[in-house]
Amino acid sequence: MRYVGDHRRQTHSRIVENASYGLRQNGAEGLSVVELMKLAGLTHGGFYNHFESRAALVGEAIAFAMDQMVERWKKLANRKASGDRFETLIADYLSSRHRDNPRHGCALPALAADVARSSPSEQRALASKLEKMIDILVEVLPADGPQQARQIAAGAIATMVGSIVLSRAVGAGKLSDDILDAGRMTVCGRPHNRQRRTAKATSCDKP
Amino acid sequence: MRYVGDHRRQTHSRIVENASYGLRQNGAEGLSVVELMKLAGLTHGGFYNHFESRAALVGEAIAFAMDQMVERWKKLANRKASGDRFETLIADYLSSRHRDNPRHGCALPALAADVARSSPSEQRALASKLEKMIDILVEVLPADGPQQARQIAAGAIATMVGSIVLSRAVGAGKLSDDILDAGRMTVCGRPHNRQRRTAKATSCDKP
DNA sequence: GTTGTTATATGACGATAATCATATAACATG
DNA sequence: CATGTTATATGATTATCGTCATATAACAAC
Repeated sequence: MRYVGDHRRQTHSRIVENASYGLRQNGAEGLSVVELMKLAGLTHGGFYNHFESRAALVGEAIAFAMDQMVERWKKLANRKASGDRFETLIADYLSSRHRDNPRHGCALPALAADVARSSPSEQRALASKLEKMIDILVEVLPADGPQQARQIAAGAIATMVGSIVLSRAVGAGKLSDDILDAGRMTVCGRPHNRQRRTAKATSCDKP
Repeated sequence: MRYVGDHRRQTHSRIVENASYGLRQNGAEGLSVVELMKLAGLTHGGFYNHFESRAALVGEAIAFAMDQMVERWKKLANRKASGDRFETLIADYLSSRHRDNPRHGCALPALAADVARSSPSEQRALASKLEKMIDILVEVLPADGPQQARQIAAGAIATMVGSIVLSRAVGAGKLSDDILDAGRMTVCGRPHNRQRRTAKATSCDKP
């Protein structure tokens, strides 16, 4: 080899990383190949030496973002006492800082809707990353049975993703802030879900 | 007038309605003007007699979808006894039927991420429709103070939106079903959020 | 049927998209 | 420094986009 071994790999990574930020901000279809390469300080020419297609880059960029989120959660959790970890992760996710910075935020509020319309292989890739996020949340969750913990964790992520999506979609203002508060309360507040419904069981009250 | 008065209006509505279904399925940028008009059985020619721009149609299509959801909730609630209404709306929203039919489903899981990147006026329009959804949920919510009820309702919608987005994004399979279950449990189940955390207060435990 | 008006269709414009072929420039080795 | 290889750039191709100008067709009134 003439070029030092990881030169190509480094460039590849740089494209992926910058694309990951750009796509989280503009959506999966929001940047052209020319723009995507410009983010890495390159022109569009060598693109197909690095990726088989534009879709392949999008996939790598999403995976990168998900890995970044997992790493962030691990670090955040390790800095806190065991009892505070869950609330710390939730507060970090449901912050105005996260809402206002999609570039460096979680891929799910920004790109999951696009993945829902993407290929099955892309969806499987996202699923495996999401499982990792669930695993981390299960670990920091105060007890419960392992079966319930998984459900709680998945529900918490759904609430957080929906809260960020909506708080961004309604634009800056009181409603946006209220949605973040409501998400926090839903995930780890107690005021509701405490009172019991008196009505007969529905599919909501399943085991 | 030569043409009977509402001919134009009817066509306009037909375009909006079909576009609303198509865009919920393919995303806000997922259909061209040509395709959008074809959905209404027309060619692209007369488009700019009906709409100022493509974005204007997208806005109307989203508003149509949100109104449709509000109407659906109203009808669904009126068919049920007072105590069952909340669970009925949640079960309807967090169903595999809804997950598998974005065309006729809520606009929020399908298009909110796009609106988050859209114009402030588009975001304000969505916000006012979302307030209506919150209002309905508040009405069918078993008591609590009005302040808390609003927060519970907003949190419930966030959870539901996130659950549908994620359950679609991971593709068909166990995880997708689990996410719907987790969303239902988060919104109206009791098993978690019942046990109290022992750790010191965090931003999650705010008043 | 003719006329005046409105609704829709045909076709074109310039811009931009993804992709690919080929040329240039950067590099480690001899 | 020369050489062979790899990385990146230039430029072209084909397609499709939103938009608009203009032509045709549908209609109600005369």
